[in-house]
Amino acid sequence: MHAVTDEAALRPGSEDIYRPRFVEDDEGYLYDCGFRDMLTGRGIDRDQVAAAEALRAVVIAGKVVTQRFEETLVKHGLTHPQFRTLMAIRYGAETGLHMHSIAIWLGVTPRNVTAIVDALEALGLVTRVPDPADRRAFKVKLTALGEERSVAAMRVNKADQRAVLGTLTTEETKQLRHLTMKLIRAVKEPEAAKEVRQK
Amino acid sequence: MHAVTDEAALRPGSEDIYRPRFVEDDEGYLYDCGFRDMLTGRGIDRDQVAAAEALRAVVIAGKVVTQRFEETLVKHGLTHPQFRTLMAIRYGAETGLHMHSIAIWLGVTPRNVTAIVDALEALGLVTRVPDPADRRAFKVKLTALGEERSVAAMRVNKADQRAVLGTLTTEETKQLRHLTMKLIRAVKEPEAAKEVRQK
DNA sequence: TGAAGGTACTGAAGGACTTCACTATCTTGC
DNA sequence: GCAAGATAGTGAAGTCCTTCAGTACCTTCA
Repeated sequence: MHAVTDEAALRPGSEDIYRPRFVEDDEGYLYDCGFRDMLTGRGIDRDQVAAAEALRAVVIAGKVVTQRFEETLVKHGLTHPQFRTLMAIRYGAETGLHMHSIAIWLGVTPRNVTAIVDALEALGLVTRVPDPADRRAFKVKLTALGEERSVAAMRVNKADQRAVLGTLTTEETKQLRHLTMKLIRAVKEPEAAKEVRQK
Repeated sequence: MHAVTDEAALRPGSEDIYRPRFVEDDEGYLYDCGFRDMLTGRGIDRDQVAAAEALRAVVIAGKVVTQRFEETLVKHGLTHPQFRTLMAIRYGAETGLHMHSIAIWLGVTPRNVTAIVDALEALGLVTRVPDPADRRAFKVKLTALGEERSVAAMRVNKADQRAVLGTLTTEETKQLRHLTMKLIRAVKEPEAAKEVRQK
């Protein structure tokens, strides 16, 4: 057991920089009091404050959730992208997954997958197997060790997910998925999103 | 006008790697069909699939929104962190802001703010003014050029925010803020979040 | 007043990710 | 059957961010 986290908590620069003040508005919805204070009384219209608050919350949520997962995974000798790659291979295909497919699952560039798989291969968790059907490509497969580690990591990650989403009801979780997917669609498919808006 | 984005759109590796298939479930809530397909029929319980979907959507939403903003800002010669720093200074204090305060606003480490401010100073958009009240510290202030640029960038960013949130109603925007803030609180203040859960 | 500990900032090193440029291979259409 | 163009993967270089370590300065309290 390494006491990295305990030490880190004491060290300047490592402390948790973002410390929002969670307050409920008159409808019972949470907001970050510090941020709202900064923005109010400066001639910014109400809608824009609402927009800025929501988008800021989404971006920060994505970040802190990722960091939260990373913390646990580090104890299992994995980074978050490494873990996600193992999951991609586990769930993507029994026969191994092409680098490009991993990139799509992770939502990163193929070049980045090269680096992640390099690291996983160095750890002995995956192997690159030449694809007989396409001599440019590899199938990336889990080794026995990789299988074992990914199962263990998945178990703790499952607990983390529960911890993070524990305060949300089943309905709220679905709402959250829906609203963030709407945001993603607005960015990825502006036209489709507009049509929906007009109905 | 540089045609960076047009060229990039044609180049392999630069294409949009994550291309979700947006589908509505029977309640009218959006989900990513490709991801759900990967996970179903593999002995994963329904709750965990729901959790994984929601968290994945949050993380991706944070990422794509950031990228979307970045794209526009690049045309104005600013990165997203640079822009956010300018905003922090504009809204944080008329008299200039300490590096540490900027770090808190941005939610990054003080060390990182040093680098961002270095870049902004090199661009001539801000200046470090020694703080007479604390000789360790600087007040970072906008220059006239920085003022001008930040106003212009703010205008386009406002339009971007509207574009991204355009498909959400006012109520949905508040819901989104609320749910993501709940997530942030669950990570940042696990105890407080648990209490709420028990009421 | 002066030692102990905390705070503001920065250098060095490193991780994750990106774009650009390149090789090797596959696919298509004439 | 073969040239033109697409696709799979990687090297090089650069960005943003991190942690760790170090300097200068402030604050506190005996």
